[in-house]
Amino acid sequence: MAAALGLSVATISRVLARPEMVKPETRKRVMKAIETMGYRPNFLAQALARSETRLAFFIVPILSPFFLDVMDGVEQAAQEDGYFVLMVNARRDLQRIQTFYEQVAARRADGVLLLTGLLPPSLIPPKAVWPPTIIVAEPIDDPRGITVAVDHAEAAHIALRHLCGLGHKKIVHIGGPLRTLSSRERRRGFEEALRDAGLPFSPKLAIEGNFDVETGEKAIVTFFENGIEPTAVFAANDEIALGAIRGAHRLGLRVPDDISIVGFDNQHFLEAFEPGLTTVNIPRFDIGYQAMKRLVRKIANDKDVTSLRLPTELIVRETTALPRIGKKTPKKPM
Amino acid sequence: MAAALGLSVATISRVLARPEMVKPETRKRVMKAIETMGYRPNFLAQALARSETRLAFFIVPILSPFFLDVMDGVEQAAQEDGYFVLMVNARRDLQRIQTFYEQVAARRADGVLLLTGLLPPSLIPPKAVWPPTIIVAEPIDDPRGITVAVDHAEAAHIALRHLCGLGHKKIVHIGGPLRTLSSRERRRGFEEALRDAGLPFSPKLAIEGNFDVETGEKAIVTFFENGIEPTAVFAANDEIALGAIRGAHRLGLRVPDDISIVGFDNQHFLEAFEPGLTTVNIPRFDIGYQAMKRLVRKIANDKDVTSLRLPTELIVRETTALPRIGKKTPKKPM
DNA sequence: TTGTATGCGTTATCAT
DNA sequence: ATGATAACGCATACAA
Repeated sequence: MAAALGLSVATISRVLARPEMVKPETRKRVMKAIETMGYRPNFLAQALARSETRLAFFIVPILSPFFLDVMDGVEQAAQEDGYFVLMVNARRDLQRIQTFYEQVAARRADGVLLLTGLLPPSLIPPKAVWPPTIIVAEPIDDPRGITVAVDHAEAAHIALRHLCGLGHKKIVHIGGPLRTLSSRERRRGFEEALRDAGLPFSPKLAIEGNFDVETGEKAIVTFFENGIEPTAVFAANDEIALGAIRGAHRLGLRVPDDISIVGFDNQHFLEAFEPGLTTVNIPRFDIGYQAMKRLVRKIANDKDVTSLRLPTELIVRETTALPRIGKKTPKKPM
Repeated sequence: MAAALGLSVATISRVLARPEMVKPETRKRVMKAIETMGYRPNFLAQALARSETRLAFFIVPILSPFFLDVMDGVEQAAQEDGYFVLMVNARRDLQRIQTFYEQVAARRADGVLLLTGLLPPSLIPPKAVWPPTIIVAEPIDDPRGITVAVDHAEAAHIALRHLCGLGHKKIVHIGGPLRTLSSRERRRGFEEALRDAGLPFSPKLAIEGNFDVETGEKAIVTFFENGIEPTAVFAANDEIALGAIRGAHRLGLRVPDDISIVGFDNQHFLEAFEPGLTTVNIPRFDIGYQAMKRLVRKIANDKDVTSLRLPTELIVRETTALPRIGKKTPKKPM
């Protein structure tokens, strides 16, 4: 402790916290001592005394590049406000989410960014007390949840308007797991958009799957087996879309000549992919940035933190085109 | 404070830390009280008293999916030993690495996993004191650095043996930035392997670039412009390899019929890619897991923590084949 | 087996 | 403008 230069600990604490309260002369003296002795205030003691950790949890369901982009924005905002953010992996396990919240209750962190689409059991009761929390990207069906995300249904509309505008009449949807609200929203947007365009909807036009390549590849084959011969596909994310392209190739269909495909997310790895995938961009960085900014305000007990919807945008590349005039009979899959 | 049930704080502290020291009867009483009152020990006070944070920094140069896989293993090991790991983004900025180390000095974390390939200035002097540190994946040229990584030169040998075994004689290398030790090592392995195979080496056979698609695409064109007509390419990572494939296509070359290409890393997004890329697998999860295990021991002051080299493995897919017999004249690039 | 007392390194509240 | 001192909430050595 640097108080060994004739001053009290209070003084040296002051030069660090409120330098203007201390005489310039002694201030300089202390500063120099700090420099030469290589003194650093012990963060733990600081945190205990102030009762704040300046740390937030960012709870994600799995480790994926998508969340990494969100994290980028989160980190940017965190840095601006002197926070660190601990990205923790819930491994799709509700129990683990619960555990992370218990850590927050134990004052390990000041707040949480929740991107799991699920609430831990302890937060569900109507009178449950929530630690400072912002719902991120993946909305949750609870009015208490301040949310920063995009409008998934509207995003689906955007994709469908593009397809309808090109003249497609037989459009199908390959979706993600319907237990997530965002998947349901995208699907709802798909249905609405079809009706808006005066196109008939049938449950057979939408398949539920997982957010992976395999889902897309299988789904496209299934559609044709079921006698549905789409000229366009709206996939619930980019991986599914890539799988759909592969499936189409296996059926001997060319993209976009025989079938148009639009994805969702606009992930980075698409840059390496040919043909360039038409997709809906999600402003991941902004979502993360805005969410963290809001969390900081919430931690500071700001009462009027509100939800935010960020805009999506269609990125037209090479996998969408006018529908074929004639009919194309697909090969049997290999 | 739960001591309001006739006991002292010391006792309740004991039932949590060393339950065997307390009479089973009172132990149960305390446990129940903890349960009903929803008591949780304040982490900050605990940390201050014990002088440990149970937190480690994982410093990465950028946020990338590759590091995310390493993080997965890190997290697994961390969880097993009751640690949290804060992945922090150095943004390729040495100053930021330095700042993170200062946070460790301020007792914000117990140790660091360093994956930047660079040491902060404060650790460079020969008599500098290092906080518990493990060098991860990206080796550093300092004898004090305990390292968990693969042998990049050997990995290059593995790739080259495959190519030579197929009968290729004109093999080139598209590398990453030579300021990183791992890039230099891969390139060294490339040269050595050529010589081992009795093939002539010339500096023109290796191009330095960045770890991106564009580098690969441009490089392949450059080789042909320079009159070098490779039948096989060893790329320093998967993105470069994908770029090389694209470049080859632009030149009217088919992969692997006209030119073979092998990548490096075996990243996940390759699953969505056709043709399947032949590449060298890096055990990312294991690297992270082993590194974190070692860091925990280091934090516990274990003196005989040693470096570790993990094995790489060639993943043969569809982008490598026997060289063409006849000669193929490339088109002018578009 | 349990209680008492001190330390951990700050911040913050009184005094002076 | 600065010092003394009580929190902060737990761990632990020492007593009882």
